[in-house]
Amino acid sequence: MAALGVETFQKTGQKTGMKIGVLAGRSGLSVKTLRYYEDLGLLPAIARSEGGYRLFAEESLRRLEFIRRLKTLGLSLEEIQGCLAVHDAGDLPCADIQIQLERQIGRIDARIEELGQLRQELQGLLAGWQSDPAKEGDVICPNLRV
Amino acid sequence: MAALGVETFQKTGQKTGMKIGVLAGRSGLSVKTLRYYEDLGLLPAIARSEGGYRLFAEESLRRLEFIRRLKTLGLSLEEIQGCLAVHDAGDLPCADIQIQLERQIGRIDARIEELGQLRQELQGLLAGWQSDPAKEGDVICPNLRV
DNA sequence: ATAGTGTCTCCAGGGAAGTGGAGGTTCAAG
DNA sequence: CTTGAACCTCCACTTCCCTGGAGACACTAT
Repeated sequence: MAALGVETFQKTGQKTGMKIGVLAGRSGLSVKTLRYYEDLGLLPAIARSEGGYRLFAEESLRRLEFIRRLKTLGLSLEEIQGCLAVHDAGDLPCADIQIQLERQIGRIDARIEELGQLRQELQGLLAGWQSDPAKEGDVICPNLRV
Repeated sequence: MAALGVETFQKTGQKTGMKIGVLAGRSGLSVKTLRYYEDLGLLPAIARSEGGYRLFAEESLRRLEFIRRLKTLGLSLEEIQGCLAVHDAGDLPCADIQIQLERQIGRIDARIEELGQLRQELQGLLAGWQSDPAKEGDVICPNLRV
């Protein structure tokens, strides 16, 4: 690699880097998804080959792993992009990630709370449910009184 | 109104029924939403006026209340439509609603479970979080080891 | 008669995270 | 030299529940 002749390098315009299909195979993501991530700016290609093929660095795999990890933790691609931007600026994104994760816990708590209340209401309704009630005027379902 | 002559009644082709704006005002939903519901078949208009305006029965209000209620309980418009179809066939939809509500509880339980696990993982991560860790090779965030 | 609403239909978009396909290159192997 | 796979771009579509706008009628009040 480091020993490549300069002439050959220039002549073929050979550039190092994985093509998208290789990255897809190694990352487990679809080619479509990788292109989509690149469009969003999440996963910059280091270059294009002469034929216009995207070329990705080895580092892309780590980046995709990072994205995958944060995604499973419930962050949106936009939030992840924010963290990556900090990283790309040369800083450790830990502080930003921490903030996002705390926010995410907050959202989760709120959601669990909501769902719990809803669950309770549903339980209450079903507890007194009449499977075959008498029709009550114009009400659609007497159990719900609507 | 009740004293309108029959001739006038026929001549103007006057039909009873609310126009969509009235129903919107009384139900609190937007005109757009009502048209959308009608398109979906959730909320049949009883007729059209001579000018082509939708005319809705009083009953529509009860129907919208029913929809609203089931929506707040987490059912999709499609599920609600299923219940209304039973009602429209002349039956009480209680049994169908019961099934949908039970299903909904199942979905909620699964979701709460998922969220709880996620919350725990997030908490665990943040518990040992280093706000300013040392850079570790090529890892993007040492706290996540990615 | 005219202005101002209300209503109509039809088309588009939005948010999230992609997926699917058409039609056109580029590349590697036989 | 020719196939066939991989790749490119661009566009549309997915799910869900609406929302917004354009352009054209209908009605109501002055």
